[in-house]
Amino acid sequence: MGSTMPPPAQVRRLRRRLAELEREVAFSLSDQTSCCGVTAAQCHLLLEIEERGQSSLGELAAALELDPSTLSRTVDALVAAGLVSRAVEAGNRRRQAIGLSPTGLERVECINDTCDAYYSRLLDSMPEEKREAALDALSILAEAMRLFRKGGGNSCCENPQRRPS
Amino acid sequence: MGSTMPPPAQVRRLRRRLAELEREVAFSLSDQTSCCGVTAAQCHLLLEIEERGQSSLGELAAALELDPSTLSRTVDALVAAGLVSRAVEAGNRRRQAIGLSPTGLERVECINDTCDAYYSRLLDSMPEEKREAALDALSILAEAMRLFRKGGGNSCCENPQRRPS
DNA sequence: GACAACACTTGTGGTTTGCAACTATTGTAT
DNA sequence: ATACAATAGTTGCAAACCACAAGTGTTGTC
Repeated sequence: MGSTMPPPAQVRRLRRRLAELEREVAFSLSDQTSCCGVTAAQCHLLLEIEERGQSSLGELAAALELDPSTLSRTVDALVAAGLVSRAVEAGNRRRQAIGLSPTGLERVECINDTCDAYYSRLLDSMPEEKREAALDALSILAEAMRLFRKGGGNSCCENPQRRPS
Repeated sequence: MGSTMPPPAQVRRLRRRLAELEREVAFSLSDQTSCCGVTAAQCHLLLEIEERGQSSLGELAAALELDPSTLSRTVDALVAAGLVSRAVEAGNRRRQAIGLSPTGLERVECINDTCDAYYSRLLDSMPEEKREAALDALSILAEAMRLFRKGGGNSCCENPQRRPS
């Protein structure tokens, strides 16, 4: 725990800025992926496959923290698009080896080029001495949030009322 | 433009950390809103109404950068839930005055309490001297991305191929 | 008074997601 | 070795979220 309570104004600023950043990230992501002919979810999956190389569906689902059913369908789409290969594993016929096809690899490179160019320009537009600080801050924030999530206890106001549905 | 090109490794780190943060923000948001009986989109809208107070649908759509049709339906849901009031404006019967109902105000306060508590704990878990730096970094990043978006020119690899659909 | 512009709604379709229930395969225990 | 449990993935269903196109009123303008 820190030594001093953060002032309310600071808390509000954090909320607001995270919300802004969230929106901007979503926008840039949809820009970058849509132009490469894949949707955002497909893009995330492609990049994850590139990084892990030949994984099973369950592993990918765990890595992306998505339901296996969701991933199954996304893989379907990418297989249909010819970007991803899917084959039953040799030693375990339950599992599937999911990997990038040659076309998929090309596409991932294309996505990487686009994203790298964008974020490179972005960093370039920032004062040089602030770049590392920004990376540092992002990493600290994400890590703290991750710990909180695992630790649970994000209880809420006692308003268990649900929408009429 | 900055004076030096950012190294590729730094670019990749930025990408990765923004992706991580994006996911964490989404998680925390769904935690905080679902427990208060509203969805994420409804929550964003409620907070926006609270901030602007009595706005028209078009103004809200512009502020949230959403299509008016999307917002119209979200307002429908919130009106049905009794959180938002909707009335034709006096001087202009095309426009609608959208505001928080008493219940909606309560709910917003509840959301604010939950979020404030969460982000307060979050800040508290960070070393005190890094807090302002983190806020600074978030704001710089969001601003840079916003400028890029407006400025356009986020061209992509020339891969105009679209999915089979 | 005709017509364009505005503000919003409705119809439609697509993406993303999760839960529950199912099939098929593998491991385990009796 | 057969019965049962655990694993891996798929499919049916439902919901949230979003945008484009087309529609309905309303207001301003010529």
